Amino acid sequence: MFRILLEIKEENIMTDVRVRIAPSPSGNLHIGTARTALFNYLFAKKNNGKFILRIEDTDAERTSQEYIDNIFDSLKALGLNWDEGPDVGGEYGPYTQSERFDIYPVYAQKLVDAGFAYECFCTPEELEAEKEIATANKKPYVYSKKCEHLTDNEKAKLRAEGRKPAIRFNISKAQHAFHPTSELMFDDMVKGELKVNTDLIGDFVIMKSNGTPTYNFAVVIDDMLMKISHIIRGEDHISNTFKQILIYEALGAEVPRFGHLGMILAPDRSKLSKRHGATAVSEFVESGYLTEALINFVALLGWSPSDGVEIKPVDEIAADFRINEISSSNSIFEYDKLRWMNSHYIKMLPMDELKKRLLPYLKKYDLSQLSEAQFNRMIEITREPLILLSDITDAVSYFFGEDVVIEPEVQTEVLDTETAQEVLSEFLKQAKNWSFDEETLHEKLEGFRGEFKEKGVKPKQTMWAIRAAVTGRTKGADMTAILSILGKDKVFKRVSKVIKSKV
RNA sequence: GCCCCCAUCGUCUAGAGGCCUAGGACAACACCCUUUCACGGUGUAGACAGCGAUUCGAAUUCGCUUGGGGGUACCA
Repeated sequence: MFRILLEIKEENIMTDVRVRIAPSPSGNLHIGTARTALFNYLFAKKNNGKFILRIEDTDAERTSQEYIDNIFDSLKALGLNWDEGPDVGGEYGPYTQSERFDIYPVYAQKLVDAGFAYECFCTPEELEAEKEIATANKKPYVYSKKCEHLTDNEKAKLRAEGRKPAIRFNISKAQHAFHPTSELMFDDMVKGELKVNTDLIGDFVIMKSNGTPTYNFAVVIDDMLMKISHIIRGEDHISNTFKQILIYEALGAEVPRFGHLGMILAPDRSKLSKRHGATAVSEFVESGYLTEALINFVALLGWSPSDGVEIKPVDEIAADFRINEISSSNSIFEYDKLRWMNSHYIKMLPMDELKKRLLPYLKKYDLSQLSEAQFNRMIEITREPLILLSDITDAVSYFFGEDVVIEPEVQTEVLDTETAQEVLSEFLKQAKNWSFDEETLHEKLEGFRGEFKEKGVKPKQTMWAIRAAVTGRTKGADMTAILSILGKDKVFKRVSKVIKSKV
């Protein structure tokens, strides 16, 4: 009953849904950002809303075009297409913060005029001193509001000294204007009611002394102007949310709904970083992960399908998606399950598509050595154990070149044995007259194994000897197919080479 | 230090007071299939962090403790 009421309530709010992903281009698109983007995308799809991309490049020092391109490409590769953004435009552009720098001071001034913000001339040293006192007294650091009531004369004097003011938001002013007590609360879509005592939030800077906006101010202005209705982001933003709500209110704007996702952690419960492996979407792709697998896997971090079927495409996930059912705790990024999922997606790829995607990992080989039929067959018999697309490189190495690299253990444990030597000599003798098509080979080898079995050699060992001589390994794809693809010449050459002449 | 969030097998999760002897997936292990590896199939093992409270009844509600994460910037 309660549940039904909740859903109805939710439906009502779902008019004109506009969500956004706002990455800052200080690195390649992180897998965590990709997940946040996905959840926004799913929410938009589920509610017939718009998904917007905004680039937050306020910090010019850390921004680069390369990263911007990477973000675009990664998002596209994942299929997270945006309805409005820097490249496609839209009604509420521009969608790059650095192109919006003239907007922010206007709103900052509005806040100053309304008494919700004030100029602050404090130097970094003064601020630092305040902080030290606070920590020494084990008190939370809250800005002293020293500059709140500066007179025009005092300000003029400070300006004359060459000081440039920052603009601070007046927390208590806003709090008291819109709320009865200093407790500020909002209803988070994934975590429920979240609250804070605003007395503990200092008056924070909204415009830096160099005239650029701080993050907390720029997001609010942009989200407000872009009519963002729901903000879904990582829980590292929870404390920002309170500040942002107050800005919305001071501006007389409608406060959007917020939803905060748990973070993605590395297996050691620390932040996921390069030392744990790939972290950027593009890195995963380069190392052989399929974007379909990546997106599916990441969807399962915090969300679970109602029918229990974990592997499904994004549009099906979108249809089943409910933001209030997302887990509110952090989740650990377990590469094992991603790998399993990736192998599953590789298995599901149609042959043509698979060949296309495998090509980049076959560059080191001279593919002209093989006919198209041989190439297809090679892929067919080697695709099964692939976990990453890149695994193909090693999986097919013995199909190329005259000789083959024999692993040391294979040499000593298999090829050097008397049995193997016998098998191989006999193989050369008999196979001389065989036709090397798969059907014949299959039949002949069966008989061949049979003969040795009578002599007490297990079929396994018989095949091992041949496999070791031809591929240099003890494991691998179907032997008849391998022999057939390589052809009699190469096979004989390789086998002869490992037979120890016992003249 | 202070503030906030979180807590079910190793991991991702199902679980909305009796449907729970806690279900599924990955990983692990065993067996089957098999010319190897793998795939596939069948099984096994494995969790409600602890303590109190509420209740006839708690994984589920409340409190404390512990553990983990986040925030505490003129970074985003």
